[in-house]
Amino acid sequence: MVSIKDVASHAGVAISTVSKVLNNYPNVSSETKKKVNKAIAELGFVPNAIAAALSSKKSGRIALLMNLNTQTQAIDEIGMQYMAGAIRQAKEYNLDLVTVFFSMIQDMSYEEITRYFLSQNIAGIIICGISKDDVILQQLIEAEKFKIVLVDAPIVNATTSSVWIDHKRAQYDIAKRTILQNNAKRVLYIAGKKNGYVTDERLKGMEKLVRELNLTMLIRYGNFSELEARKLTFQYGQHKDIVVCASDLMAIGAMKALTEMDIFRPVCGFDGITLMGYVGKQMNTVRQNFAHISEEAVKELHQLMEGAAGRNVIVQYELVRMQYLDIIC
Amino acid sequence: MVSIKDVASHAGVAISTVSKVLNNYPNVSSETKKKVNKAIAELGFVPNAIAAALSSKKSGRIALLMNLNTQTQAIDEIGMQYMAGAIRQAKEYNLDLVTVFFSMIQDMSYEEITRYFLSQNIAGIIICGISKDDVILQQLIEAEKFKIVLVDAPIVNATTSSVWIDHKRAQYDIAKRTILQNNAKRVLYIAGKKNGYVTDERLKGMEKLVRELNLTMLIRYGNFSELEARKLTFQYGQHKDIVVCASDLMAIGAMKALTEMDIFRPVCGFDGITLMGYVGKQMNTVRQNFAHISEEAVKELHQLMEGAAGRNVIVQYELVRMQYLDIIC
DNA sequence: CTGTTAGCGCGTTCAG
DNA sequence: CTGAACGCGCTAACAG
Repeated sequence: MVSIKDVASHAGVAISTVSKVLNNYPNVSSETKKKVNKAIAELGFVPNAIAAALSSKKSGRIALLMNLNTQTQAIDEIGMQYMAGAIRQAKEYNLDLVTVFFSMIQDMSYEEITRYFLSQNIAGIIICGISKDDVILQQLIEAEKFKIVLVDAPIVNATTSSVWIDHKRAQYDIAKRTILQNNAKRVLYIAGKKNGYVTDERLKGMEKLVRELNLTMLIRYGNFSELEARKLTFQYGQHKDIVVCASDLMAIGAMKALTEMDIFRPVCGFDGITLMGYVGKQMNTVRQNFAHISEEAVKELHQLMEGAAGRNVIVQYELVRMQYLDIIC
Repeated sequence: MVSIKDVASHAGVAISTVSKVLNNYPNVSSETKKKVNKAIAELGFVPNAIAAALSSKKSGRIALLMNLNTQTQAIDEIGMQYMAGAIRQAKEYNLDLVTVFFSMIQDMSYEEITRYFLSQNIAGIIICGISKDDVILQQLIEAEKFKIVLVDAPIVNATTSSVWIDHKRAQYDIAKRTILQNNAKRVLYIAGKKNGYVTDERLKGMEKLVRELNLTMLIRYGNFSELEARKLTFQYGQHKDIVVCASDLMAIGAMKALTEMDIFRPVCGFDGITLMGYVGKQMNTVRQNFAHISEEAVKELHQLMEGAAGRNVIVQYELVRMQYLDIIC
């Protein structure tokens, strides 16, 4: 392995000089800079990021902590999009991104997790999919020892930012549009998971809408499961005018049930996943640009690591009508 | 940050002694060991893995290089499974796994890629989803500078192992079973992607079967796309007795086409993805345990890094009948 | 069995 | 503008 030392002797300069041109220090004559760059090119020198981190004491390593529901869904399109976006943006900032799954740390105590991240020289963490029940992670956030960006939870403190869309308004918007289009009065709302941040926000949006439009609403929790949404629709769909679901997957379940019951009810979903196409029908939904959200998360983490204080970052969403063609073409 | 030095002075021993108990060296009296461990606990000391790697010159860092087709599929169940398995096993071996996507390195030259891995102190790489057209990666493999495990390609050299199921036999088995069950003679085979390793192996299996059972076979490439398989089935399905597909996704496309054409033809797939359940019908398929495969890949990489030579590792598969219930329940 | 010494590859003063 | 010297946190000989 060719090191900075080799470059130095090959260029006939001191090690520190090489280091300076490497890190774009101002006070290096353009002539020696040229010499050094030539030597670097000739030797194919690769600066060792690890050693640099050790020496400079700042690592530029960040972790992407993901809660993939491979159990309930087998396929997590949302998670994939989050990852893709974060990776892209991390590369842009020259941050070394390590992907960590909840499953890897689920049996660890707070201390162990802290230790894990410290031992890995990780200073910043992006967390996707935290719920109110993840007490250990809550502890991690409250300790303020790491710079953290939460992608779907509204916690903010000195070292923690929150990045997400306005779920309350989005749920309000999409449901309102669908309800007005269909002149519906009696709503079946299939919410997500009890105690989920996202779930609660979306629920608030519905409650506001119900008050404003003077509707009636039956709320049931579908736990983001297609099957449960299907069952709930069988059970309650008959006597409602519309089924509003807190996720596309549940909307699919609801639509399947309605098809089997052979009745029509408008359905609206949330997320804008492509999988939806499989249902072969149309419905209104909120499209979140997950990749973009996680890009923003990395940007925000970068800010935090530069010393900025935690804050709320709100990302835009779109109301769309998804259809079969989305997946087939 | 509390370092090994603090522990040493706190315990009243030398730094090297602490290092020795940290790394389980044999010749340390149990008494000093106790002292040191006490100090470690009291100070909450976390050994810095990065520094250790620098010093010992072996990194324990491996990369998982993934080719996710988020463009064509939007959801890559297989990729997710690969990742989950690899991560689990890496943790077991105490290897630091970095996930890298093809998209991150697709514009890089061979030199740049090498530089990237070197700068990251990465010694071992697991590659999922390489094709014959990835010339840069081929170069990386041939250079034998890194220990590499390929998950779906049969390349083996001094520093490269290959881990996969026997695709030829698997394709042969599943097609044979389905054909005999249905007494079919004229086969439409929708293969994967031209020049794909997996595709070619599976094709060989079909060719063998055709010879043995004296069948006729029309081969078309569906590029692992549901839509293309659908089109091909529309075009050729009518005059065939069976549609054999090189992937479940394509099998779904084929089944949709058959449903729309309102004719029955047995279909068989490959992979055993759960998404299949969405189709609402039954079919034979080959179930690969992707998570297990990538676990084996990590094990094999570990062997390579310990000095073993590259070799072929064959993993088992299962012939199964997948059905609607798989996803609903 | 323990402590001393010399690096790993790099960044960073501080004289020159 | 340049280079010698020191240190980051740790491991690995080598003495004692």
